[in-house]
Amino acid sequence: MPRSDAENERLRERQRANILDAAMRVFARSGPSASMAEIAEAARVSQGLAYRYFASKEEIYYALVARAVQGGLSEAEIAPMTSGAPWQRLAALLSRIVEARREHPEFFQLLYHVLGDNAAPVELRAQMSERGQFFVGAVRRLIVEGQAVGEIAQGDPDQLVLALMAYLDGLTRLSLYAPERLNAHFPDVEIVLRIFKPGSAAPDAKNEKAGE
Amino acid sequence: MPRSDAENERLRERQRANILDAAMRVFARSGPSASMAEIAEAARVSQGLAYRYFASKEEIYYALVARAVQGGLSEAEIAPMTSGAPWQRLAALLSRIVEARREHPEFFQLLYHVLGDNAAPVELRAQMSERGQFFVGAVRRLIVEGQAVGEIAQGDPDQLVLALMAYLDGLTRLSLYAPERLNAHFPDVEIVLRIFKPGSAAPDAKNEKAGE
Amino acid sequence: MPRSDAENERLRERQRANILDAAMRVFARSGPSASMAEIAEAARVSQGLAYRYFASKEEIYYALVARAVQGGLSEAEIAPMTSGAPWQRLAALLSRIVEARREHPEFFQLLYHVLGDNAAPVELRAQMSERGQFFVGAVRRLIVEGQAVGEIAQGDPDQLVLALMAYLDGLTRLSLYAPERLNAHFPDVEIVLRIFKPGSAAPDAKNEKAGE
Amino acid sequence: MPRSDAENERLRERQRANILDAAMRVFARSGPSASMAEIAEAARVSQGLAYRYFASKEEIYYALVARAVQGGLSEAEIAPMTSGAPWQRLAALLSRIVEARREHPEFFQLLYHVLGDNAAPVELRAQMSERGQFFVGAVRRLIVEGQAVGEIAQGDPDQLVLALMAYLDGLTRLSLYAPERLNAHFPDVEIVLRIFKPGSAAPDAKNEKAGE
DNA sequence: AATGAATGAGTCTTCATTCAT
DNA sequence: GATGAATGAAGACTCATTCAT
Repeated sequence: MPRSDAENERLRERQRANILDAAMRVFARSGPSASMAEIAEAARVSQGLAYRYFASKEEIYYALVARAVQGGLSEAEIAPMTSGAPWQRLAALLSRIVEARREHPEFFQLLYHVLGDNAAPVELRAQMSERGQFFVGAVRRLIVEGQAVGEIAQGDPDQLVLALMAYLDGLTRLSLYAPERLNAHFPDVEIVLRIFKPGSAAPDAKNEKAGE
Repeated sequence: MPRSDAENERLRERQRANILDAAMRVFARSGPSASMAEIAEAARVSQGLAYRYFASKEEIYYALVARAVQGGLSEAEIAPMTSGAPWQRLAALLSRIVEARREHPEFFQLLYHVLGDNAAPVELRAQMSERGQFFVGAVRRLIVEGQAVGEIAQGDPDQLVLALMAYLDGLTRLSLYAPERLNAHFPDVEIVLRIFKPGSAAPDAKNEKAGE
Repeated sequence: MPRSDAENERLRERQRANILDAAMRVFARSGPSASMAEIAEAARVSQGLAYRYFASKEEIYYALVARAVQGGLSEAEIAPMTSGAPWQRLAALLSRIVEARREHPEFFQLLYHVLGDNAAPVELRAQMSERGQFFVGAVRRLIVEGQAVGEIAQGDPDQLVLALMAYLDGLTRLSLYAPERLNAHFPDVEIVLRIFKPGSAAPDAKNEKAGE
Repeated sequence: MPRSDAENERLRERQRANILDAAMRVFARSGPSASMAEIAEAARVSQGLAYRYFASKEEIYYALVARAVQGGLSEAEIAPMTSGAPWQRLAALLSRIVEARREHPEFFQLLYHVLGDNAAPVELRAQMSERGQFFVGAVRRLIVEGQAVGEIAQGDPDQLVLALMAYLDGLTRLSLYAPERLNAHFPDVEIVLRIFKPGSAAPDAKNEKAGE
């Protein structure tokens, strides 16, 4: 008597997830050059079995990325963006984003790696690019809007966007490589928000030449 | 007529540098998994010869890192820190640092990779750690000093240090993976400096609770 | 209510035949390196089930060969050999054989493969060899008989036998690899019969030395 | 002091040939599924080295085939076809061909295998097809010519060509799988030539129905 | 009887490293 | 000092076979 189809389906789904989870851990630890043996061992599964679920190591990797891309993160990020004054919406948005980065740095590391990988499937890159552009566009619009009403510092909005991205990216890396240290003194969102803050050009009169 | 010893020594030194330079380029392009064949070809040298200069691929890798660590960058970074008001010294320092990151992102990527590599030689890690601590300590002292005289925002100085590190780290990555985009709108140093700026808690009266 | 034993037996027999038939098709298409997965799929059966009928892939293979060896073909071949003048009996025999090769080239390919496979079970090889020897012996006797009465060309009868075997073997291969082409101009049995035909040494007086 | 370029070149050429020769032996013995380990061992070389000479097992296989296709065989076959009466030219041609098959059956086996392999490189298949067509065309023209002057049996010339091909093909197989037996009684060329011989429809009056 | 998930040994291939010249 | 042929230890992947249900 074979297992019922439903049960089989459940089993398969569970194994697939199990393997993906294990791979996530392993990739986060050893980078994308991690061996299948490592992944299979982490999933407590034979190497052969892994290949019944994924055609290749690459496929596992990209499945992981796809999962990260489609994860609910972005949805959550976008929700707070619909109402309120620009500054407040920006503050709320950043708060969410920073939290997401803090909690799932592996996701973002994955994404970053794919961005630098010319061999990644076009489809995936397109999807990531779309998500990225969407996010960047939204932040940029908020900035422009805020600048119009004087809530956000003047100047090239793209510089602000890039500065923000650099900061978030850096947080991701610190989360991965020095988590204890970072968590002991995790920078308040208020700190990164200052990047956008308009106001007296310098803390006091002596600083006209700051930044040179 | 054998070459003089001195001349031989010079030749050796030149080849060594040649191989390291080639390796730098290759690692920057293909990551640390680049093959010896690639490196040897980039150095226009046989694979066998590379092994007369370096005992292993790892050794080349770590030699590069050591070069980056000992390179003049850090010296230059520290120089401006000796005189003037804290804010101005901070501004000058960041200006230098950002410039260094912009110009040689590969160096920093190398360093970051070693930090995440548990197999790296202890002495190398110690050296890097020392440098890092030195730098962090200097910035931290500047911050504390600035806070004392009200030129720098109050709050946990370690959070500020980490925020700065995250930002710099992120710049490095953007320099490597999206250089055109970054250079088209390279964020002014003034922007990151805002992180340290004290002042009205928010752009306007409504925002005392920004970040929630 | 279990099925009756007899019915069970019939079912088993049917499945066994089903699997063998599928394997035959698959082997004919993909050669002996065809995978169990392919065979099971062709039989519309799970891989596991196949192993309840056959202990291994090899066993399936050899079962097929055994079936081919014991199949009615040889019986049919031999039947016409019992009466009539040697030439006519030879003609009738070849007619049958050629027909059999044309219709079931896969059988013969199977046999040929086993002949070249040193790992084949001894008993199987013995059985095949016996059949082969029997056939060869019968043809040879016919030839000798025919030579005695002048109906068949003089000369080493073994050469004739080998020539015939080569021809039949070649037909098998053509049937498998270029069936359309072969069937469009299938060589009449009369043509191969000429091999045995005695007579003027050459088409005309000038050709006594043909073949040099 | 490195080896001279010329010496290196010679060494490489020798190894390449060595590996091909070993592969030829192994493929002839074990078929195209022979392992690289087997080939490397036969060449007394590490597996890794084989890959410095050939990018893959397939490439070795096809290099072997290409060598067989381009081998001087066909040239030699064609030479005798230029002068003399059709029958004599046919006889001379067949003599050559049979000899070639007898001496290098592995070549032909290789060719046959590629013909049945849909994955073979187009280029190679085209080349083989061309050679084959050329040969077939030449024989066919000889037959037609011979039929016109009554030196060759009437009837569909394509049937004769196919009969000849089957015979040659069969000889190849016998050479490979039962060489001692075949060589002990190798069929004289004169025997296969009879296929083409015109003449009394049958050895004697009783055979009008032969071949039905 | 039947299924399909799971295993593990074997195969091809790559690449850091060594060696003869 | 320099070369490039050669090695061998992994690593990705396949597939016959077994096992729980």
